[in-house]
Formats: sequence, C-alpha cells, structure tokens
Amino acid sequence: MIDLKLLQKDFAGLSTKLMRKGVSEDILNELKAKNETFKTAKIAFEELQAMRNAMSKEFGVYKREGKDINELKQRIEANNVKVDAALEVQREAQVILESLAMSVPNMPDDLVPDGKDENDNIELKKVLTPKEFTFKAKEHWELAEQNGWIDFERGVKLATSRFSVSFGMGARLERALINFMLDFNRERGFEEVSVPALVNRAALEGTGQLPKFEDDLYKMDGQELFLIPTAEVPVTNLYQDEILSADELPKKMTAYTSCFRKEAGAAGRDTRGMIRQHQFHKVELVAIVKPEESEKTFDEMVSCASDILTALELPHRLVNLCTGDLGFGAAHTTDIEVWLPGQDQYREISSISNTRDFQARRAKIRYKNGKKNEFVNTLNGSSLAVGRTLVAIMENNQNEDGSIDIPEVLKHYLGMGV
RNA sequence: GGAGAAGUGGGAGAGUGGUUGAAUCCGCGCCCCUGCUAAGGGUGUGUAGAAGCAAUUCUACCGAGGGUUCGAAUCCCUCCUUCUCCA
Repeated sequence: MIDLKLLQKDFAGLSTKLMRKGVSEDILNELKAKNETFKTAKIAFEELQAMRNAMSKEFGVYKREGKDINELKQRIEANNVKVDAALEVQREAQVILESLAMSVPNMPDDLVPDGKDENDNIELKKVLTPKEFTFKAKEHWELAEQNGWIDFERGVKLATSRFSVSFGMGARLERALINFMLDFNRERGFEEVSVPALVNRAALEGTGQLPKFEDDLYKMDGQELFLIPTAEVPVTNLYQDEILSADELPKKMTAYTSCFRKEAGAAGRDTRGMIRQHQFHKVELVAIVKPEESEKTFDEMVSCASDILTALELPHRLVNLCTGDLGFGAAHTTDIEVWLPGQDQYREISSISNTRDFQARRAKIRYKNGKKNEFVNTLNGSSLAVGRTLVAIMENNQNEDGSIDIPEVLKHYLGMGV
C-alpha cells in the first residue's frame, strides 16, 4: 500500500510517480479527499468518545459517593447518540479510503524507464551467445511429443486446456530442475521452506494480488481460500503482522511450489505448448530485508537466477521493465528472458522485483530499528519457472534427429554418470 | 462427526463490571554497586492513530466480530484457533 502520510506530506511528488504508472489524476485527488474525510471523521469521533469515557468515569465516582445519577445519566445518553453516529461516519470513511488505497499500485523507482508495454523494456545485458543451428530448430512441443516427455492431450483430458502431463525423462527432468535450483539457492544463502498451496484473503491482500486481481485466481468453492499464483504469497506472508528484531534480518528464503493461474487476460496467447499453463512448477526466491539492504539483495537475487541459467548453459538476457510492464506491487523489476531457438526469440523465465515497503505496509511486516518500528522491504523473484526452463533445455539442446542433450549439471540429479 | 476446556503484553501467568493498557515473575534495555568462575540494587520496557518543538495528552486494541451496560479483558451471542475426551 502506498504511504498515506506521504500522501499528506508530498502529494505532488507522490502523484508524479504514480501517474507514471498510469494512475489517473482523478483517482489521486479522490484518494487525497477521502483521506482527509476519514481523518476529520476520526478526530470527531475521538473527541466524543473521550467525553463519554470521562463521564462514565465520573458516573462511577457519583455512585460510590451516593450522589444523584439521573442528570449525569441523561447527559451521557445524549452524548452516546452522537458517539454512535460519529463512529458510523468514521467507519464508512475508513472503508471507502481503504478500498481505494488498496487498489493503488506501488510507485515506480526513478530507474524505471517510461513505456507502454514490453516493447519499451530496456535490455541490460546478454549472457551466453545463442548456438547456431545447422538445421531448422524445432519448437518445444514438437520435441516434447517426439521424445514422449510431455503429453498435452492427456492434460486436457484430465482437467481442461492449458494443462499437460509429463512422462518419463520429462517428469524426471522437472524434478531434477527443482532439486538443482533449490540446492543452488540454498548455497547462495536462501533457506528452503515448504508452504501451503492454499492461502486466505489476508495473505493475498498482503502481497497485492487482492483486491484487484481476483479474476486470475482459483478460489475454493464456498471458502475464503485461494490456490497460490506464486510462492511469493505464502512465503512473504510468513511474517505478516510481525515485528522482527533487526538481527533476524535479512530473511532469505527459497520455496518450490506449484502455481495456479487462470490466465484470464491471456486468451489466445501461447495456446500451444507449456509456456503458459494453468498449473506450473516454480522455485521462488523471497527476501525480507532492511530498507538500506534491499538493492544489494535485489542484485544477489538477479545473479542467482541468471547464474542458474548459465550453469544450465542457457543463453539469456536481463531486461529492465518499463512503467507499463511493471507489476502492481513492484517498485522496479528485472526480467530474465531465456533464448528459445524454436521460437527465435527471448521469452520471460524469471521476474525479480523489489517492492520496497509496499507489501510490508499491506502485510504489516516491520522490524525494530533501534527503538522505532519500521517497515521492512520485501523482494521476490523466480528462480526459475520450471516448465519454461524445460522448454528452454529442449529447444537449445536439440539435435537434428530431435534428441535432446541433458545439461551436465543435471546428470547428477538424474543418476547419470558424468 | 459428538462432548468439554481454553485463547491476556517477548515468554510464563494474575485479573469476573468502574484510574486495569493490564499485578507478578522471567527475559530484554539503561544506570549504580562489586575486582574475580558470580550476584545485588534502581529504573525502563506493547502496537497503531491523532494533537504538540517537547514534556505530555487523547483514541483504539486483552483470538475475531456483534450484543448488554452510563461503563466490559471481565457478562451474553456467533465465528476462528488450540487442547482434552468420545466416535
């Protein structure tokens, strides 16, 4: 959530930043007005309530001393009518303010380039050069079917479109990748955690998926529980509503989970293959840090994800997302895009974001900075999307006959002698 | 699924209608004393919001939400969670 104190203190500065992210001036003005309405209502209520408390206290004294109570009681009751009304006004103002504030995105950092969509993202660097093929590179679905690794039709049979089933070496490679990534992350100082795949509304509000993006979430019938769209949600919310001591920080965690997304806005995109599935495996990195450490940690996380791709010998590039492509909660994001020779383009395989204190403020994650409690910074990043990594391995390691070379670093995980 | 019990501050644990935001102990912070494998004394120590340069003051919060009452951590209802017993 944006800082409502900043809204009062530096409305112009805040507006400038949020307008870069596409928030309209009308919304900003409305937010400012609702904030003032709420504060006025709150002060009015508190004054009346203070009177009630004082008179009730007096009432006790009167009774103890055996004085006549009737006149005082009438005064209290008259005041109570006003208290109740004022409380109602305050509550309404609060609900309106909160629902508005919760749907405003994070402010982009200055380093985020202006832009409309992914075409305006800025390439930061390329790592490894794509291999030249002496034949026409196939797309992954062709290779997956030819090798019997992935069955797209049976996935649809079991569930619906955008589900698939992995068999044999395809399934084993997925498992090997998950283990490899978790081990790699652990060696970089990220503690492994295993978390629920279902979370409640508060958790999703904490990380910013709710209230705005409910359409893209699978919700349990009749229950306030949702399938997680990313491990970022349960892992970040582990410390929801807590005040951490300074020496507990940084908390660096990695988790493997399945992720579930309705992909409501993606009709017609990537309908073939396993680039865009309703359920996919992902190994995630999450960090909870002091504000002054968050950029350092961000760089570590980007390196971690990039180095995994390098270890797998997969060419990739780093991209700085522009304002138009930036997620709701992110202050800035670096995407990692892996080279897919079959598609002849780079495709997103990881996205690392610094949300600054945006999620911390929503999820109420603070730490003791000396005597004061301050919001932490939270960061998250994929390392990596497993399915897409498998896609990249298939397309980059394919031979002319359709066979696929297994990356050296995975052989150990597959029980293959090196 | 049925019956019962409980949910209080960092922890333990008092508190059954009126200066109780909450005794006490432990832990932790600061100060003092002490020269020897240590202990003792003093003092402070929840969160959020509002007003103020500040001292400070006000409001809310004792699992969550309602209710009763002039007044609720304390009584009533609903829900959640935990524990025990039964199936």
